[in-house]
Amino acid sequence: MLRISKLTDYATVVLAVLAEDAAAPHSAAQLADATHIALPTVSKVLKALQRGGLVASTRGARGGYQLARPAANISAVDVIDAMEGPVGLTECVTHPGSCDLEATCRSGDAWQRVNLAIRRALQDVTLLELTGRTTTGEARAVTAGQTAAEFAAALRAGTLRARTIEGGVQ
Amino acid sequence: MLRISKLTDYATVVLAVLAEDAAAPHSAAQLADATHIALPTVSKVLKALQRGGLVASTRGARGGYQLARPAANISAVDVIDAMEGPVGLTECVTHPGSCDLEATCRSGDAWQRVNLAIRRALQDVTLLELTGRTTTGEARAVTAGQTAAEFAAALRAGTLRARTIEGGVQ
DNA sequence: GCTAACAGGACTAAACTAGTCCTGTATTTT
DNA sequence: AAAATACAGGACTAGTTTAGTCCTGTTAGC
Repeated sequence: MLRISKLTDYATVVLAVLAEDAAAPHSAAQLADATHIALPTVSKVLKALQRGGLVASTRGARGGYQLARPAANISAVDVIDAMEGPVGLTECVTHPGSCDLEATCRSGDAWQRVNLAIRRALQDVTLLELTGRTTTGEARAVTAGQTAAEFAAALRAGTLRARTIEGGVQ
Repeated sequence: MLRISKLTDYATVVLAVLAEDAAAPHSAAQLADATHIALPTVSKVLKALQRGGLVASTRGARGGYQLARPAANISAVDVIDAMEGPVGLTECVTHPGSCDLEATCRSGDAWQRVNLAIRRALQDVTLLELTGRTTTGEARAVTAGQTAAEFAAALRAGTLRARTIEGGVQ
């Protein structure tokens, strides 16, 4: 289900490196080296992040890229929006009128609500958490009875460990 | 950002019709007629839903499709999983080892957590809500300060209206 | 003025999506 | 038994998207 593009994934890896040493600018070549992603690709990612306002660039010799603001103020939504554009879950979210079914379709509203729910969830995950440096909490099993609200709180607190996902939630 | 496929969207429209009259089986042709989606496409969608266990089929004359269980017990995740497979947000969620960066990449964990957060959010939206029949609540503006937890509660209660999304959450 | 480094866009190959169609099988009706 | 209805499964095509590369221009430092 629901996939983010590979480039978006790369973006978080690159941003993680930038977050680690936020003081100095890093050239695309340096970042390519640090992340083991091909230079042209890193370059493409950085340009998108720059346009999205997540990194600041300085040209010329000794130039490079830096985070535009503290890692704690950059959320997963920001990264996805910068890399993939503010596209919605369905066509009708972003381009009303483009779907022939709008008259008969009664589920459009709902997808928009789901869309918002997802954005909210993504907004609560900061780059700081994406880099893994705040996940020091105890591993905690996800029980079937846990509500979304509890989960969101746990996610924010960093008490969930990834491996509990495997095999699916259902 | 994050898109569901058109077919998944169709699936909810088709399921909505099935939910409306859960007693009798509906043929693919009937459903195509009711939804204004082309027959071969409806057919494809229904086959996927059948494999996913969301609808039950009966062959032969007077056969057709019915919901396999009450609409309240079918969530958005179920629909997405049935239509698009249990693919994760990133490659490494579903196919560990397929990514060259796993050694250096420290954000994999986090995407998996985000993935889980999204699954949770989607799990709390039932087909009943997707059909729009439970969204009778008062429209309510989404303020910037609203937490994910509050949002999830509001979503469940159906007090959020879709149009509040437009222009983005940020 | 030479070199380092970003900016912007063009381009290609591969993968995925949407949509259609065909052949087969099960069930009911006549 | 035959005919009609309806699902099952898979093959196939066209179009779009994604990933990745490359080239040309511009800006800043030494």
